[in-house]
Amino acid sequence: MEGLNDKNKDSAASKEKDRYDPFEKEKYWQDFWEEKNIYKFNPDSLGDLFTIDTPPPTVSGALHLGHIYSYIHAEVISRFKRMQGANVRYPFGLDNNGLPTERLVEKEIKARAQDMELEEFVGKCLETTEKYKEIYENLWKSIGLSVDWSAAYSTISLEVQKLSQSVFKELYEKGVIYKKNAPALYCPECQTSFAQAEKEDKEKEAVFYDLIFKVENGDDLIIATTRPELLSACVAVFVNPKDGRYKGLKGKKVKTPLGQEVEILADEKVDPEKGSGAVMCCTYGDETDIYWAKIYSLPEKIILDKSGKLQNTDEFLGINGKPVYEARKIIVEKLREKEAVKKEEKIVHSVGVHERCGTPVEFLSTTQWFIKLLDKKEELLKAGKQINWRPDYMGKRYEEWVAGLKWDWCISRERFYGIPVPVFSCDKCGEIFIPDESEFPIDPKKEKKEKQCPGCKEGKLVPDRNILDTWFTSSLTPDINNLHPLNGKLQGKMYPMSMRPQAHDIIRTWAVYSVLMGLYRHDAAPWKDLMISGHILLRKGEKISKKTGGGKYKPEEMIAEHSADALRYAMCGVALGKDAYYDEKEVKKGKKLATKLYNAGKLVLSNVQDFDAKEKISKENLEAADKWILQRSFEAGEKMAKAFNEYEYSQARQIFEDFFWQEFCDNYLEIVKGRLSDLSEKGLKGRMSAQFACYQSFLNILKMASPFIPHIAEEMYHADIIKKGRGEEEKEVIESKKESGYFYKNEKTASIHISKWPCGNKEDFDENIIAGSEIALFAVSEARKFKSENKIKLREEISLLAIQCPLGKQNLIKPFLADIASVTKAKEIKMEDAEELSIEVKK
RNA sequence: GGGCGGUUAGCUCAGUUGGUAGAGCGACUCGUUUACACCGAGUAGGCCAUAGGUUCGAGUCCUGUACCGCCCACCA
Repeated sequence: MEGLNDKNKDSAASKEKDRYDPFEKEKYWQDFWEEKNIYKFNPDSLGDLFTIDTPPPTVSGALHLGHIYSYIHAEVISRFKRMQGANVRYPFGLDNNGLPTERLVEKEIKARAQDMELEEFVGKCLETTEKYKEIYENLWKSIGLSVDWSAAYSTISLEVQKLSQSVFKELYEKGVIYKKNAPALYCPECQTSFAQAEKEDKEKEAVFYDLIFKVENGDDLIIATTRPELLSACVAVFVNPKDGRYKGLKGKKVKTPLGQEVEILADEKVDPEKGSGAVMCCTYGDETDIYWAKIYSLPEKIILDKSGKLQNTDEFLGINGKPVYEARKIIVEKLREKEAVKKEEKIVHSVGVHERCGTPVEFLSTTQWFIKLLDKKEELLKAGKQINWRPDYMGKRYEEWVAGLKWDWCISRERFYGIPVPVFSCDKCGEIFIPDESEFPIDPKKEKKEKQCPGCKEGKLVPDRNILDTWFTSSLTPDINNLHPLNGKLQGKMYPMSMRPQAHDIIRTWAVYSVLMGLYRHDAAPWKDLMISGHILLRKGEKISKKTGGGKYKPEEMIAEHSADALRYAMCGVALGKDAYYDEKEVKKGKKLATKLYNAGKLVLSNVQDFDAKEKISKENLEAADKWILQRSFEAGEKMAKAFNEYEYSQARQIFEDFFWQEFCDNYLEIVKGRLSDLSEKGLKGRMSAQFACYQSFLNILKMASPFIPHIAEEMYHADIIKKGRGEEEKEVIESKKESGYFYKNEKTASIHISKWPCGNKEDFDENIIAGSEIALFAVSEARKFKSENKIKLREEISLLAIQCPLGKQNLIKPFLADIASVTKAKEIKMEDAEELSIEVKK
């Protein structure tokens, strides 16, 4: 037994396999596409514009499979549109500034921005983003994105900075951007304010402390809190007006355990069920505190500084200068000593955190720049309805978010590396001064010359030291694309864009802000279609993020192991918008498909060498089976086109796979093999018919495969069969080269990726052929089943195949009989009248 | 608490406008001297989560329920 295995292994190894090697060829074709400018946007070319608002990946860490997943979805669409004759503009961008980039740089250089000179830090940022630019580009090229790299942009480029600052000025002058001192979401870790959209929730353990407050009449009033360190900032105590327990307390004074006296107020927002039903209001523990402070004109007692440390509290507490968590421990100790803690209960509750770093949110009163968002809710909702959301239910997420907005968009960040807020203000009269556009991009804090206030002529202009939220700039990508200098005569005329691809997690940020910018600047939504992708998950509920880097599944490694085509194919297996679990088996399936395409191509090519593809075989001279496969190939192309136009790439993939693998390979090629190898005079006509059909339908297959697996499709398009070896050793192998290959020579299009999508002629469509083919395939399948059940080898002959068929259908099947006999190896094939279709096989 | 998805073969998922349940992987049985063993032929395996309703007919449409996931709200 062992000996036999060894023998098999040996013979397999000795057989030199003619196999497709993607690792060698993918790079080869990527270089070819670049050399030939296959994907370059030409503003002068005809064809409907199809412009893609590619997401510029944020430089914040390594790209992971999640990126590959959603980018491939748009990529596949772009290839399809190009082949449909659209003038596709598929650019690339890089979002390489702002907080996310800073955090990456801080991590890489193991130092914090605030601990070094600004110049030095910005230098490090530029260095790092340059490095990542190359890493990102290489990855995108290695997966075969068909983008026009010449239309690339970077959000830190001078042009984009200039645009951002111009937009800032424009919107300020429109009265849409304003400056305000108000409590805002603040991250003590990043030391900046941030927007509602960047807040997320996290479950955290906490202790619920019941503290004893003393009412002026001497009664105890229990206040439950998770934040005793804010006690010094307590400005009021609230109870619910309907709460019977606290009737009559309203308006009375109460003393905190630290001794300050505050008033007891009543408000509906207090939940009587929660804690003791009485709550302290501090500066500022949460959003309700801000609300109450405003409604009841409560004083501000600011005890948190910008680094999240306490200040201005009573000296005896000893918490000044301590971070929140430390201060909490200390103060709890003190309160226990005073016997002011009645109960402590461990709980788990959700806390708002900054999504960039996971630090619990604070609310700090600072002066910030805002864009009016709340005023625009109605219009945002209206614009949302005008966009084609794919899948459509994603539009609901947008609506939900917009409807739930509570803050205007805070666009200033007290950070270092980004686009500066282009503003000076007078230190005397406070007037705001924005330089002329011709001075953009400008960094106010770097301006050496001291300027006098043009307003009061007394004060001097002080630079605004903030930078803009990175979303401010990235929400302008439709404009950045539209205004690109390489757009030629279309520059400035490409708004709105055709399509924005993005993942669902940034609907509330990127999509919402982009629509807002569109409304303010163009009075229109920035695109016709929004294509929303899901996420790749590793296990149930586990997202791959840049933080974890995708764990062991790094895209570079996946490509190196399985090939770009294989990974691309796998990424197109799950419906648009759905989250998918990463499954290596799917990738292997992609690789197998490429191999299958290669092998089928080899069969086709080796049988059409003597066939002149310019020769059009007229319909009358085509065999039924050949008509069948041709029709079906065009039909598959049409069905795929329909799916692609709805951005349903996974449906398109399924249609392709079924047609190619089952119909073309397993059925058609097996059926037609006999005719292809019949070199006799008699078989000439049937052979030519088969050659014509093989050529056409396989060309269609290559085209249909090309959006998903562009490398192998190009490979086969440029392939020829050559003979290798001599005498008995001689065999046919595939060789492919740029500007060579059987299909290339006949079709005369430089690349399969700019060839025309298969589109059949309606008049050529013959329903009888399809009906006949169904019966034929049934007969073949029955014969195969018979052989399998009777343990007869497939290539062995059978004596009889009888097709029992209703009279009316016999004419449909007749033209297929010879081919059926050939594939089933039936010595005799006959037709019998019957009520119902059935097949009888004899050994 | 609200919104949105999902629940189909052992696993991962397709199922277009209602008309006899599909694929891949896995299992099992067969089959390699010429496209492919990274393959082919075949077999087994499903009350389509659940309860109702509409219909001649429901995996598909409607309503309720359960469970899973995502997003939002809650954060004293």
